[in-house]
Order: sequence, then structure tokens, then C-alpha cells
Amino acid sequence: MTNPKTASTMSDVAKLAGVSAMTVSRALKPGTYVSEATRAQIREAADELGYVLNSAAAGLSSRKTGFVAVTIPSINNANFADTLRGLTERLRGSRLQILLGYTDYDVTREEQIIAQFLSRQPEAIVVTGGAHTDKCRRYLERTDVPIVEIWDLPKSPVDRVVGFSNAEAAQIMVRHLFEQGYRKIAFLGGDTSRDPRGLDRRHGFVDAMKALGLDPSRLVDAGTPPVAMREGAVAMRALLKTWPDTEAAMCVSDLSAYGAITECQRLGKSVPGDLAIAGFGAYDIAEMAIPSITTIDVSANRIGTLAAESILMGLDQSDAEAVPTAVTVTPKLLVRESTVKA
Amino acid sequence: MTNPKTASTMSDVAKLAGVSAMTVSRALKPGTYVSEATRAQIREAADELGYVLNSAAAGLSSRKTGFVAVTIPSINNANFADTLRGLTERLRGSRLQILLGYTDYDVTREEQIIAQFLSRQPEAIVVTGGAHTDKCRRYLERTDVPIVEIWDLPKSPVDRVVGFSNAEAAQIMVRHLFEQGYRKIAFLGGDTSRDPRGLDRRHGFVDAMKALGLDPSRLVDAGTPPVAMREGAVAMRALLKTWPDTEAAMCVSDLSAYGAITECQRLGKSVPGDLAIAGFGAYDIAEMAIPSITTIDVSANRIGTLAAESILMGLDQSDAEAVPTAVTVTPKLLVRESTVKA
DNA sequence: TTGAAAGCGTTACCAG
DNA sequence: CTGGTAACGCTTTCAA
Repeated sequence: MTNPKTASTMSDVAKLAGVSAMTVSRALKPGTYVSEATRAQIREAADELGYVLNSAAAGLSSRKTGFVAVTIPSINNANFADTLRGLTERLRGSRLQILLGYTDYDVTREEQIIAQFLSRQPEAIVVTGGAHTDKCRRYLERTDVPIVEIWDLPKSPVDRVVGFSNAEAAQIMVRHLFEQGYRKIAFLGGDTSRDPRGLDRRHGFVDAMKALGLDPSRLVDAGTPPVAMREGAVAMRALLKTWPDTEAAMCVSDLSAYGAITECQRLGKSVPGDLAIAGFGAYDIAEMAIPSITTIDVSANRIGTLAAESILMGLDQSDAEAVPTAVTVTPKLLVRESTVKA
Repeated sequence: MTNPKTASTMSDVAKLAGVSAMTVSRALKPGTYVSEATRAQIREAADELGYVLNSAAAGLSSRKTGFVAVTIPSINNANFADTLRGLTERLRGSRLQILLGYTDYDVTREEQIIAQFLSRQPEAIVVTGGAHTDKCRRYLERTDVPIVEIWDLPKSPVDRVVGFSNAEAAQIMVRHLFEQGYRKIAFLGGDTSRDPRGLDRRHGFVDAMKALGLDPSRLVDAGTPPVAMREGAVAMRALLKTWPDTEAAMCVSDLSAYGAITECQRLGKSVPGDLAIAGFGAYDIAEMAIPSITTIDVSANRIGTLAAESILMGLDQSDAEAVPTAVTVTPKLLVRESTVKA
């Protein structure tokens, strides 16, 4: 077996196939002018040597790295995973590959990650959210590759945007609860700038409550993101202690809503009999839980697809000017058992 | 503001700082001999130009790309996310950066991803599991960077391994159920080669049942991975139809276990009163669910940490020979309410 | 502590 | 359809 100390290069393949390196380069790319005979020969030579293209060299020369850099706050979050899936699937078949980083809901980590990314010369950058450190924002502004901010509608976007208004989504939920007859409504979570989307939902809650002439002060903190089931349970306990007469609770996510529901059940309170509970994000758990959880579906997957399309559109062309600056998706209310009295 | 058509390079910085490119290169790396005066000057020049290092060029020249390629079956899986977190955190501070790919539990996708990865010249490759297509295996064998197969103990590893025996882990659970007095025990899921780890758990179940002189034939399929809550619910329905007298059910994961539990509840069966249910993986839901779910904690995070350490050990040194070939973690049984009668 | 020259492996560009 | 030459932006290596 051939096991050379150093990996083989194009000129090795060229030598073996009896052609020039340039011809090898062309033969290995689809849609180029090389006779089928020589192409076959080159393929064989490449196979024999176990040749693999060096993308770094290719990128250096062509100034196209094939990277799309993407940051998300957290892996292991069904919503962001869906977005990533949408991105990946839409990008599949193109020459683009995702370079992923997760920020742990920390703008400082985001800044570091973006700095790392930049040195890889990505052809586009997708960042979750519109909140960045000043330095990070400068990084993004300086670059001349397209930037797509997703999952939000920033006041002053860096470049392109694919997202929705978290505040409006929360308002939809408040209205639903109001229509179901609930008046004493609380909001759990969204109490930190580390999760600007959660914060926006809380703001949306407050605004909607005010608009309906209701008291918007039943706000319970849930601590540092990621806010998961446990945090929801703890917040629910706090809520019941402070405002025992609460009729409905909106949670910053389905996970915290589930935690809140289990806490109620442990305390012998029925949901929605004694207390209605709503979530956010259309996670699996919201469908399977007993009771099933009323939630908002934000089309996470579609956000990814649209971001990918924004990138693909006018990447190799110069129709970059024609790419829409902002694309919005529409959050959809899913009414389930947890907020509807029998 | 400086906004040159083409991004600035080291020689641009060098020119502005009045030194050679080589000195810039050194000044920008920590731990090199450059006088503080010139270093400061260079930093300033770099800042002014908004200079970013081109890692592709650096890697081409130094033959060190700084990439560690990692494949996992699925993002949005708390177990693999934990492993990735372990990897990332242990690698932080080193010059290594993760290049992530997810295979969707498909060895053919894995093959494509590995091929893509190879052309990025990673300095190490981490793959989940030991099942690969022949071609993929050849790819991995040809490379002379370290390969780490994780989450499994393959019969014939490509190179290094960090994992545990899924079969043994399943046996631990069977023994627990046996000790609790259950005899008619079923296994849900693990019915496809797309998830070799699930398959191993099923095999471990069968072996353990036989060893105890019990009937190992209560096996219910759960379909194509990822096997989530819904699949668990469907499988439970099938189980109760085929073997209504089942006393305990082991599920391939906590998610399917939760789905199975909710299905029981919908059918008016009490867990564990009428039927005990166990999961796998120590997901959050297993702790929060009512009843809480007995499960196996496989130290997913530690797998990542150990894989990272294996890579770091002897990467820049030549003590690569001293790196242990196989490292195992020990799955731990967590006994909860779902399998213990009151 | 600094600099000059020579690649690293590929592709753009221009010839033929 | 194929080949030669000159970059791409950096680091290695050797000198000073």
C-alpha cells in the first residue's frame, strides 16, 4: 500500500497521469473543459495516490474559502438546531460549508468567535441576534462579506436580517390568554440581556398587558440562560409565593413552561384548572406533555432556509444589490390544553 | 474610515509600521522575540488597517490548520451536545478550533462529510461511533492525523477510542429491573443499524435477559433515528397491544421513555404502578418528569473532555506514541421513581 | 531582535 | 482542450 510520508499534491497526480497540474485542477472540478479520456486517467491517478484537494491552498488562490460562518447561542436547543438544519440543507449541493460556533449566550464569547471566524475568510456570516459588543460590531461592519442577523429584528442591523419580532410574538400570546378569560397574567423569564430575544418577549408582554389595561408587574426572573426545565420550576415556585392568585403564566420557552407545569403538579395545582401555562418555541415537549402546552411556533427551520437563500443569492454573481435587506417570518400561535379550560 | 477594496495583508501592516512582513508575523504571535517597542508599533498599524490574519495562508505555510474535525449524529441531542461542550471547553485556549459536521445517523452522509473535512486538512478527527462505510474507513485509515472514535468501543478501531460499552450499560439496567422484581421486561427501540449504539443497547438487553433466564423476545421497533418522544409513545402503544402483561419497559433513550410514559398516562396506566419504564442518557426530562425517570448517565461531557485531551496530548510533540489507544468511561445507573414501586 | 528568500498547494490568466 | 507562469498571504529557514 502506498503510504508516503507526505500527502500527495496535484503535481504528484499530474506526474502520474502524464499531464500538467493545471489539467488536474480542471479535471477535478465539475463543469470544466477536459476531455473525458484524460479526466478518467487523472481520476485513476488521484485514486491511486489517495489524493485529497487542499482547500486552504485552493481558497488562497481563488479567494473563495467555501465557508459560511454561523453563530448560535447554544447547541442542544431544538429551535436553533432547526435553524441550523434549514441552513445546512439549503446550502447542501452548493460549494458552501458551515463553520459553526456557539456563544453560550455571551456577547464576549461571540466577539472571540467572530474574530476567529474572520481569519478563516468566510464568504458570509450568520449571527443569531442583533446584540453585539462594540468591537464585534466593528468587526462585522468592516468585513465586506454579507452578514445576516437572524432570530430578531435589530433596530439598526449590520447588514441583512432574517427574523421576527419576539415582542409581537409575545403579544399574540397575551391576547390569546386574554381571550380565554385570564386577567392576572404573569411572565416567567426573559430577565437578562444575555438573552435579548427573551427580553424582547418580556417587553412585548408588558406592552400588551398595558394595552389591555391589565397589570404587567407579575414578572418573575428565571436567571442566566439557557433557561431550561429546572429554571421554569423554580420560577413557578417563586411566582406562586409572591402572587398566589395568578391565573395564567407565560414562560419564555416551552422548556421552562414544562418545568413550571411539573412544579404545579408537585404542589397539587391543576393546569389549566388552577393556573394556565403557556410556552414558546414549539418544542417537542409542548406537544407530548400532559397537558399539552400552548405555544408559539416561530418557524425556526425556515429562518435557516431563508438565511441560506439570502447568502446564495448573488454570491458568485454581482446581483448582491438585489438581495432583500430584511426578511420576516410569521410566528404562529398553537393553542393546546394548557391554556384552555375544559 | 479606511475601506480598501481588498483586505489588508501583512505586508501592508509591515509597510505602515516600517518593518518587514516577517517581523509582523512574529509580533502577532505570542511568545516570540520582538522588542516591545516594535510590537506596539505593529499592533497599532494592524489596528488602523483592521488587519486580520489569513489562517488559510498561515496554515498552508506552516502545515498547521488549527482544525479539529468532529462528526456527531445529530445536533439538538443533549448527549452529543454535552460531548461537544466537553471537547470545546477542553480545546479552548489551545490553537485548535472545531469543524463540526452532523451525519443525521447516516453513514453515507458521514462519508461525504469526512471527505469534505479531509480537504480542510484537520489536525485530528473525532467521529461518533465505529461504524463507517468502507470508503469512509479507508479515508480515515489513510490520513496520518489522529482519529478518535467516541461513544462506542468498536471491535476494530481505526485508531484511538474514547467510549463505553452500550451493551454493558443496558445490562446494568436489566439487572436493576430484575432486582426490583420485574421479570416480563421489554425493550423499545434500537432496531436499526443507523443507530449502532441503540442497537448495542438492544443486544445488551437480550444478552442480559438470557443470562437471567428471562424471555428476551419483547422487542419493539421504534423506527428511524432520531428516536424522540413521539416514537416512544408509538412504540409503547405497540408494546401494550402485543404484550399487555409486560411489567417493565426499557427505552433506548430518555426521550422515548418520556413519550412512552405519557402514552401510558393517556391510556390510564400508572407508571410504575402498572408498568415500570426506564430510559437512557440522563437527559433533563428524566429528572423533571413526573414520575422521574430511572436512567443511565454515560458521562457524555467527559467523553468530550477525554477526546480533547487525547488530541492535545502529543500534538505538537512527538510523544504521540505515548497516547493511550482506548479510554473508557463508566456508565452510571440513576435510580428514580419510574422503576421503583412505592 | 530583525530581514530576505524560498516555498506551501492551488487557481487565474494568458498562450497555444 | 491543455500547459506555463505568476500570484494568493503566510511561515520556515537561514543570515545578519
